[in-house]
Order: sequence, then structure tokens, then C-alpha cells
Amino acid sequence: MDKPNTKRITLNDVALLAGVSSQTVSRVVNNHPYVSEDTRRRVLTAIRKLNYHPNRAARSLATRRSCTIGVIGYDITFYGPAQMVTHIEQTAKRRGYTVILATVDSMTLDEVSQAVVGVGANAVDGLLFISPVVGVTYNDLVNVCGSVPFVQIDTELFANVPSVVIDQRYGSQIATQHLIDLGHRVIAEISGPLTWYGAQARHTSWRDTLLAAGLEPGPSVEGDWTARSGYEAAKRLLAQGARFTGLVVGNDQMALGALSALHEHGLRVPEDVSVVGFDDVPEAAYFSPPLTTVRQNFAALGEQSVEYLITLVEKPDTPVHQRVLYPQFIERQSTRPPR
Amino acid sequence: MDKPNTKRITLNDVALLAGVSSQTVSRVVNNHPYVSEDTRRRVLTAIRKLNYHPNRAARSLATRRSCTIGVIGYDITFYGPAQMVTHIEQTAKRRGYTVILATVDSMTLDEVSQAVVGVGANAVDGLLFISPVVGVTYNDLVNVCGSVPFVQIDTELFANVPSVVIDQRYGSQIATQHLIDLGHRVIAEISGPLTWYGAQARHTSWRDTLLAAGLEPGPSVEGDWTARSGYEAAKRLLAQGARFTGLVVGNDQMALGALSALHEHGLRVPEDVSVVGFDDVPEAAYFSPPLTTVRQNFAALGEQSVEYLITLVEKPDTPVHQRVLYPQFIERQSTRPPR
DNA sequence: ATGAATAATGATAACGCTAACATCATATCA
DNA sequence: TGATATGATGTTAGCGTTATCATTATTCAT
Repeated sequence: MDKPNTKRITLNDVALLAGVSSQTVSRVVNNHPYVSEDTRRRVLTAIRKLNYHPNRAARSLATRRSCTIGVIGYDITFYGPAQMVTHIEQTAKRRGYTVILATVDSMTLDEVSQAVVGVGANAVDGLLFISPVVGVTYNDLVNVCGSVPFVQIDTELFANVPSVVIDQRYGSQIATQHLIDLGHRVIAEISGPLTWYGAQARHTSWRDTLLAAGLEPGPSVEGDWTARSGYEAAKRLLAQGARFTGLVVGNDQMALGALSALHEHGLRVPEDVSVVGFDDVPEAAYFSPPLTTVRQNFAALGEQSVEYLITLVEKPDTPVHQRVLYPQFIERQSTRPPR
Repeated sequence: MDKPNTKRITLNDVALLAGVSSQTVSRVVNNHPYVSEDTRRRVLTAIRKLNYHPNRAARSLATRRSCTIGVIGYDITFYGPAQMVTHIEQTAKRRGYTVILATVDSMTLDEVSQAVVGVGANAVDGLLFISPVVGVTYNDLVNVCGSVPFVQIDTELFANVPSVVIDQRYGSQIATQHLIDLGHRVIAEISGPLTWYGAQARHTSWRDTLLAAGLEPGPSVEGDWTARSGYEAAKRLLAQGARFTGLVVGNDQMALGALSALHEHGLRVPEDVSVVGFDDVPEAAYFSPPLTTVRQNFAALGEQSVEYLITLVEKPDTPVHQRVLYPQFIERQSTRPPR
């Protein structure tokens, strides 16, 4: 199908074959006006015959645009981030953009700026930071990104920076309130790592909701999002002899671990303890018992951040703002009134 | 930190400031020999002062290399693929390469070639296909990729194409044999979608292993990898009145669904039915009961495929081969001898 | 019929970098 | 001492596009 001796096909080759100037071919390729129907057809035929594809590097050198966005992600193997990355890529593709991916091990200024350089700050029209943890500040990012517009995803709530976030405070509130409304009076928590904005928000909101209801916050232990850590956190809670009947957990994986620990301890869910998770991973409905949880729309998070970023790229003077999405409460069988 | 009026900093600006030619700056940037310690230092200082970063597009236009690899993935939200993507990116970074990501909804020739073009076949030094499903053939890919080297991951076993795969046939064999060795005689299966090479391999191997042991393969139902489908598949199995005591499931998520269905049906695991999964997702140890499963090393899959691809990029006449990795059996509490 | 608008094309110069060659010291050897 | 190697630099010419300007043919109103 291809030439054996791989010589790159350029605009000029097409122009020669079509009997026009390379500039005209460029016009056809870029859908510019002022090309007669006739030549357009001839050029298109030549393009197809030679299997020509424009060279991105050359184009972006001439245009100073790359139609590429960089995604800098912190730990994208978890369900949420993986979901986001997928939807970011799909939305970008739909809008004619390509995605360059880079991961960082920590959100330090050093690592992040290295990632930005790696992604090639000047080879990218915009940057997306999946930055759910405390680390570089907005001002750091401004410095690192220079004139490249960027959007942060899943970052601090109510910060006036270009970002798209979920109001997890609200999510945790409805989860906790749900347990209160069922009649629970001692409600413990297994939180995510408090270096994460989301974990922080959920934790604070759990406490505040209890206080607002005139209840003393139950014991709280910190996990690291994994099922294992949820298991261990629950063990620790039980070892402390805490007598809670409600348990709010920072995500579904940890909730699974907690379920396992409670079970081992001879406690039944929901008869003895009600458990509510966070995220609504696809598996949550098949835990035993099916998990009451708070659904986060990671897909929307990904999509909207890309849309926002592209707006910023194409209209640089768009005012900065934070878009806030709301999670949704999902009631299943892991919660019920205390006995 | 940056100039307010965003003028791009070029090699020339650095050269001017350092009082050398732009070529010398280029030499410094690319660590070429024949630059005196003294000028090198001067140039580096100038680079730092101006915060210069080489322009990728220009460089790759001049070099005809991009130090970028394209990853074309089919459904990367599942645990395995997400794991792979992460490790691909990390390995690539370590080796000085950047990753461009593209997803396809199906492995059809059409979609795949579109993705390859989208990724910019000519803006990429090599391509990685996460192609676990039946679809485009090796020859299709050769045509689509032209002279760009590529490696397939997690594809057909024993195909003599540049690829890195896990021997899932073997994995399913040890899983099934484990149940046989425990004394189970009726062993059912919930397979993944048989359009996936892996699902196919596991399915065939489950059957073959039983036949080799002189046993009749139990009933088999097809799922779609989700917990929901595992739940429904198990329901269907039970509705058929199948009297199996062993159940081999195509992945851990479906196994979770099956666990839930068995539980609902009043069957205890492992007392009444032994269940073995596949993948060893981090949650599997916290299912109830903890799941016996077959661990796949997705990290290694990702790493090795990148290493292989880079070899292909840098030494184009490397002979084609398939690297095969082996899964590992993990015994937990969901399997035991039948009563 | 004339000038002005407009459609269709081509020519030329960037874009920022590196490869390849050219140059000029300086060091090394017979 | 002259010939030769080699270290350190500069010059020039692309890489494959697109922007910009220039040119020609065509249409249309006056």
C-alpha cells in the first residue's frame, strides 16, 4: 500500500500531481474559500492517491498552534481519574484536539513543572491538571504555564481559579444527613488521605453536618483510598471499642474493605452498622450488601473541563471561573435505621 | 516571571545573550561534544535567565523524530488497561518519550486508522495498540502505520507479530485445575465477551482443562466484564438449574457480581460453590469471601511493551517477536473442596 | 467602456530548529 | 618546521507548513 522506500509525502508532491501550487493544496486541506470546485476535486484526488497526511510538526510550527492539550495527572489508576482521562480524550477528539498525557508522583512544584516541560509547554495549546491533592498553588501554575492557558480539575472548592470541581462537601453532607435522618446518633468516619482536597472537604462536611445536628462527631480514621486501608481503618475503629452504628467512608473501595472488617468482627451491615460510601463505582451495587453511596459524575468533570479549556484557548480573554458540579445520593441496602 | 508581552524565546535569543551562534546553543541543549566548558556555562546561564525551552515542533520538523509514542487504546477505564496506560506513560517518560493518547470505540479498521491519523502518524515515532479484541489484523495495522513501528499489547496469543501478551490460556488452566484438584466435578464458567482474545483464551482453556481431566465442561455463560453482567450471568446459570460446585469467572468484577447472585440465591461461597476470578484487582482480597484469582501483571505488560517499541524505533531491523508473560495463581478463601 | 470589486491562484518569506559543511585556532607528530 | 589531526565555533540550507502579499482573470455597476 505504501511506497517501499519511505519517502515522506508532502504538500508539494500533491501539488505536483494535481498540477497546482502547494499553497492551493494547503487551501484545500484547510477548507479555505476561494478554491474552485474543479481544482478542489483534483487536489482531493491527488491527496487520496498519494495517501497524504499533513505533517503536524510543520503545521504547528507555522501556525503556532498544535491542536493538542496536555493532561497532567496525579495517579490516574483509580476509578475516578481513569474515567476522567477517558472522557477528556473523547471530548478533545470530538473537538479536534489530541491529548498528551503525563503523570506526576506528587504535586510538588518541581515535579509539576518538569511534567509541563516534558509535555512540551510550547507544543500544547492548553493544559489540564488533574490536581486533587494539596501541592502547587494556582500562582505556581501560572508561572509554570506561562502564557499557556490551563484548567484544574477536581481541585480546591470555592477557589477562584479556572477549574471544574464537584462539590464534595455537599456530597458528604447528604450522606451524613441521611444517616442522621435514619436515626443514627454515633456516626464514625473513614476518610481519604487529608492531603486530598476531596477527602478534606468530605471530612469537614461530615463533622460540620453532625455538629449542626447537635451530635458529637464519632471517631474518624484516615485511609489511603484502597480497600486494604479501609479494612485496616475499620479494624482500628473497632479496636478502639467505638460503638458507632453509622459509618461514612471516603470512597467505595475503602467501604468494601470496611465491610470486610465489620463482617470479620461479627457485625452485620446494615443490621448493626450502616455504611455509606462515595463515588458509586460500578461494583458498588454488587457489594454485600449493595452499597449506599454518593455518585460523582467523573464523565461530566472530564467533558466540561475540556470544553472550558478549549474556550480559554480559542478566546483567551474569557473570564476565569470555577464550575461546580453536584454529586447524587444513591440509596442501597447498606443503610437502615439503627435497632 | 514571564514577559508580559508573550514573545517566544528562541535559540537565537539565547545565542544573542550568550554571545555565540545559535548552533552552539543547539549543541549545548543537545549535549553535543566540542563545546568548551566556558561557553557551555555561558549558554546555560543565558538559557536559565531567559527560561528557554526548545520548541518541539521545530525540533521534530528538523530531526524527523518526535520522541513521542502514540497509544491507541480500546476502553481504558477498566482496571487492567488503566494500569497499562499508567505504566506505559511512566516507562516512556523514563526513556525520554512523551505519550499521546487516543481511544477507539471499536477495533474496526476504520476507527483504528482514524485514530492513527488523529494521533498524527507522522508526529509519532512509534505506536502502541492496546488491542485486546478481535478486529483489525496485523496486516491492516502494517498498512495503517506505514513505516511507523508498532507493538500490540494484550492481543492474540502465539501470533508472530510484534506484541507483548499474557498467557491467559495458562492462567485459566491453573485456575480450572485448582478446582479439579480440590475435587470439584461440575465446574461452570462465566466468560468475558468472546470477542476479546483473552476471554476466548480463558474460555477455551477452561474447557480443554476439564476435558483433559476427563470431565464434562459445565455450563458457560458470557458476560461483558462488569459486575452487573457477572450477577446476571450467575442468575442465568442458576435459573438453568445447573448443579455446579465450581465456578470459573473471567474477571474479578464479574466474580463480585456472581458472588452477589449466589448469595441472593442462598448459596454460600465457598461452602456450596467455589469461585475463582481473574486479574486480582486490589479489591479482590476484600470481597466476601476474599477471592481466589489469577493475577495479571499489567504493569509489566505496559513497561515491556514500551521497551520493545523503543527498541523497534531506535533499531528498526530488530526481529519481530511476541513476548509472553505468565500470570500467577492467588489462592484465597473463595475456593475449597466440595462437601 | 472604465474602474472597482471579487474570485482564484501563485510566489515568497517566515516558523524554530538541526544536519552538514566550512572555518579557524591550537595541539601533535614526523 | 611544516603537515596533519582535532577541538571549537560559525554559516548555510533545509525540514513541511501556513501567512502574507502579489498577480491574474472575471464580474458588475456606473
